[in-house]
Amino acid sequence: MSQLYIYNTLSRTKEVFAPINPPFVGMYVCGPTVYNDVHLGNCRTFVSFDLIYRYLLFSGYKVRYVRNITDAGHLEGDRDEGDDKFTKRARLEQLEPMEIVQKYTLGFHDVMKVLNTLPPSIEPTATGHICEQLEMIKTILEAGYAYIVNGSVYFDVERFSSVFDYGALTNRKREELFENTRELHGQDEKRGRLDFALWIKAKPETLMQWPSPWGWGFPGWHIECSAMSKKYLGETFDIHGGGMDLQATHHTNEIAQSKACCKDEPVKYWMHTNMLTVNGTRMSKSAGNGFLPQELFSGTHALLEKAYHPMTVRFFMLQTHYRSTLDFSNDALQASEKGLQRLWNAVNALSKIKPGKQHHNSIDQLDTMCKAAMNDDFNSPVLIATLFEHTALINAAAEGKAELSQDNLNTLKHVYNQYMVEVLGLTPQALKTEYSRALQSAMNLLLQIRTDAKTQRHFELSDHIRKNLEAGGIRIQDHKDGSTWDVM
RNA sequence: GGUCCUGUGGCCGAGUGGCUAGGCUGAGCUCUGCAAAAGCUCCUACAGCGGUUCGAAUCCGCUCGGGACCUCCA
Repeated sequence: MSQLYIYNTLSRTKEVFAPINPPFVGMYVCGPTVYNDVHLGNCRTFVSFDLIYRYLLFSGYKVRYVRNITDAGHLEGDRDEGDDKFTKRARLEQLEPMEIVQKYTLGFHDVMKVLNTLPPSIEPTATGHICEQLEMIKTILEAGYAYIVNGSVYFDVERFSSVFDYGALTNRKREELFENTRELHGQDEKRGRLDFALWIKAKPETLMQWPSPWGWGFPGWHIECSAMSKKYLGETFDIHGGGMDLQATHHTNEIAQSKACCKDEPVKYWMHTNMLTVNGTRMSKSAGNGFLPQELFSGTHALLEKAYHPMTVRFFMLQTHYRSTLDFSNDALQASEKGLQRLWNAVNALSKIKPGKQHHNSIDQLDTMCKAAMNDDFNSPVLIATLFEHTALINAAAEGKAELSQDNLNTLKHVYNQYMVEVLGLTPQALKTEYSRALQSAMNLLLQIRTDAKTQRHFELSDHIRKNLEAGGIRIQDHKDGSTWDVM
């Protein structure tokens, strides 16, 4: 594919990507609610959109990537009453709500950084955009798609769906939607079963609240994304993304709010990333099967046999297409770790190969093939497979068992570097090449002693050195022209 | 109950109506003092049952299994 195709949830097909105002692209991704630690499932979504962001940049687009931080509101349960998540957590940890926000925002940023995701262009917070949300709610009220009850404002889904298609994103018919929702509780302030809160009246003890035309309160969960995407990307923009779990409720309601406010379809391409599962079941905090990234990097989780490098985790995620579920297991991580190592070995070997006479025409197509993979709805698994397909040849050439022309070598170096580093965002594990001078001189001495022992066929000594170093995490490998070492 | 997705070799995972993805694991060989690494070779699958087709794992139907959403969740 020479053009970029994106699977659009709205149409349920792959569509040619045509930005509204090229070369500019506006992309909004729903970020985390920072009331506790992000788990690996959350991370997967952001790694997926990082891949998408990187490839759009790589393709020459000028992308404004907006990813919000939800730091206010967000009630637990479906009743639009009770405490918000931040107030609850603040009570639990005996902190200010904004301390909770700060703590988990920093934690989120740390994890994003070690996973080598690029920071978004703008990372707006809900609390920083109360005014914009209030303005939007006012507009929706004026348009007649919302109503006020006791200081709270609710969106009138029934009224909205008499004019617009409310269930478009999930392909649901109006009747189905209204039939298949649960009963309203007797004392509920909402008129309709599907109605949702735009603004919620605060109780006196609510810790985070703001003044509004309807009294003190806080925003409903969905309105922040509508308000902030409109502010930074406009009333209509190119891409809106998030996890699939947000599709039915959050994104459906976002579309409703934006249309009620601005009439037009707010987003051209809706993109949804699939879930991370453990033993086939979705990872979620409530199910108690959530992994913290730190548990992976340190290897302290019960399901893991060892620690895994963040780049291994990233590679593991990218080996599955973003719209497929990804099942998490120790074996799968192990396979990714070895595979990634194999790719890096090939990349490193490239710099050592001397150009030969034989030219492989297949390598001329490598860049085209990599592009084709990514143009097909960001198919990173196929991209990775394409990269793997040449590792055997590269390794053979490095051992003098095959030849690669100068052109071949140039192409391979260029393509591997571009796609491994720029597109996939895999950083070479620098740890393995930068050692202290002290360690280097000690190792040089040891290797010299060992080489001498080998020359004199004192294999007990040479094997003793290798075996004991290995037990300490240093691996020695013998080659035709000497020995090398690295830290495992 | 409704909406929808999915079922690929020991494991993880792409994909197309006809030409064995790829990775990991396992076995054999080459190289090697031995290891390791690397190369080569082998193990060749598409849940089941029907149908459409010259031909289907790929399209359609049914059956069985798994999952998501419909309620806070990336």
